[in-house]
Amino acid sequence: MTDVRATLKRAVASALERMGVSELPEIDIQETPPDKPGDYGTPVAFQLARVLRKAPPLIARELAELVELPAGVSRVEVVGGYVNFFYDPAFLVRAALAPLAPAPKQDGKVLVEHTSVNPNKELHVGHLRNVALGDAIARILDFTGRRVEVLNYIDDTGRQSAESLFALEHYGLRYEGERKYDHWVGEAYVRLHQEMSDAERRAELEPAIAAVLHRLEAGELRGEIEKLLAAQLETMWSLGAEYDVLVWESDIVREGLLQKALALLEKTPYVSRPTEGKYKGALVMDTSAFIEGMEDPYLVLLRSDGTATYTAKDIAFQFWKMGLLEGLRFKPFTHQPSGRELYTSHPEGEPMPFGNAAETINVIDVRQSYPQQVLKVALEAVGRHDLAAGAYHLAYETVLLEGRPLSGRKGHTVSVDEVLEEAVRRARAVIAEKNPELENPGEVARMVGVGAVRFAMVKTEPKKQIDFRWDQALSFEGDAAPYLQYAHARAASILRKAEAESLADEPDFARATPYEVDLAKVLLRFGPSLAKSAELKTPHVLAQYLLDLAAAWNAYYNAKEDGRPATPVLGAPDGLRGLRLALVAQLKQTLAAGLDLLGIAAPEAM
RNA sequence: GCGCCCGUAGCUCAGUUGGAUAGAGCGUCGGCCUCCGGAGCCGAAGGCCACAGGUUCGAAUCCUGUCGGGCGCACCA
Repeated sequence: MTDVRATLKRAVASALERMGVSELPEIDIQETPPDKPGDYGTPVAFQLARVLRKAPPLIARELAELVELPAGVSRVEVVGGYVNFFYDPAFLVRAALAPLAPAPKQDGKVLVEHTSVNPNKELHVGHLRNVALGDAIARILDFTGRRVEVLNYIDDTGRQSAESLFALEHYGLRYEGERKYDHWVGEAYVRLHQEMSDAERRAELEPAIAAVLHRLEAGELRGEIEKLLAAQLETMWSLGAEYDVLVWESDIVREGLLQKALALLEKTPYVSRPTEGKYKGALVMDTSAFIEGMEDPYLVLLRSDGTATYTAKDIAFQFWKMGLLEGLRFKPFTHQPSGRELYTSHPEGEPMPFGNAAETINVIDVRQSYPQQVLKVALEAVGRHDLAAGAYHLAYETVLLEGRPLSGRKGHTVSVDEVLEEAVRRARAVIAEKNPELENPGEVARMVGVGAVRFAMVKTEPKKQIDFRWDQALSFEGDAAPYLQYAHARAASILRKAEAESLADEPDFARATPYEVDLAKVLLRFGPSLAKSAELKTPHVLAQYLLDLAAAWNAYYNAKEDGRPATPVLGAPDGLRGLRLALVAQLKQTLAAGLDLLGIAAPEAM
């Protein structure tokens, strides 16, 4: 893609060098505000005022005289201290039509872990944000040239799973297939927790739960967990999320990775076994060299009874992810809806090149910030500062439901399946009302419903808490996925008509009007927005850009002069029609590509 | 108590590395299909960018403090 701003930046830099500026400042090229002259401008003269001991307008004038105008720039004008560039409209429109394609692959893998829900009950809206964020960021990084591996961690030796499986046994339940399996198991889990709210009863049940936990650790109940996992995967797939590999916690322990990780740590001066005091008999890590201001810098890795803490397992897992440990074996698990193969760690598998990434992104909510920091500490402790720097915690704030925190126990929760079902139902109703003739209403309702839900999860900055409200998340108006999808469908409709009536003709770029230029400038922001999204590791930048793009397109589409359409596409004269069709095609392609990066489908009609 | 994050229009949120007059959506009010899809568009009202200092030619953005809100500080996961 022709990067207009980068070109200007180079031109300005070279002019500044000729002006004798030895240390170049960051040169900011920005679009000029709507009522200011020019297309792009730079405030660089302000930054240089002090160094050059001259007033910004003087510097700006000198710069304007010395700068060599890049191709497409017709003239330069000084406005106050700003230097503004005027582009030839034809050049900008042509630049905006550059084809979209994924960037070529760079070296080095980035491993994205997301979802990682306990295999013990159905997904709820809190998990939604995780899946939507993780899947989107994986897609974005992939498109921007990273080699991405998507991993979903299966915590099959956790207490939650043990309780769920125990509950089935305890209540003698038999699955009849009348409900989705994960929901059915979840009900038993909730029932068990009601029974255990009585402390005495809880104590009575404890040994039996511990027994299930032991069997889980021994891998005896893997089949039971797999049944739950299969049901959960249905939900993730219906959201449009897929993975490369599943890693089971029990495999990490069974293959000895935990032991190896602890062995590595024990060789460092930070890990020790106190023989007296509070931590007598335990294996602890001193974090004080890496985290300041901790009241108690000691972190338990092995309890005094010899069992490993969750943190210890997590460290082993992180070490494996970054290639410090080997030993996991894999085999194919299942085919995903797109045809992509899903692999899983498995004791009877074989070595495969998963993991060993220089960079990891762990998508986990903000409450896990401390444990995530500990992972970096462990990497630092074994002397791998480089890996610690490459371990990124994509921390997102929690999701509220109608203004209140989610709570399974108080029944203040909604499952993802329920949300999607309702979203699709509402979308179906809107289609029945607005476009009853639509050929594939069921399929489109799914795209719109799921899209609305996913977009609601990624349009806000991850570190801000979001409130899931039915009327908002499922809104089909305003800044929501259906707004983008509608803009796309509208463009598709025009292109279909042009095709059917053979209206395509050779674009005459010289006929570009300010309307085309405005749209072209927004199209040109796709690349930078995407790059920023990838750099900051948050999809919301891209999501917000897409809203801008759709708004620019809708404004273009509806533009009027003297009450008459100012920008007809199909009815435009030869040459201009071709130009507008090309622009519409580019717009449609950009919206579709952007939506796809957020994991949202773009229907041709809706 | 210590640490991290947040505070922008009635509500929900954007706001580029510190740059030109702080922008959207929802809601309210008023307009727009003889026109390629009205899930749309145009306009109006609505702001002490929590508050107080500071740095700077320039601050919603950086620094300090205060006030409000969220979260974290287990031999739980």
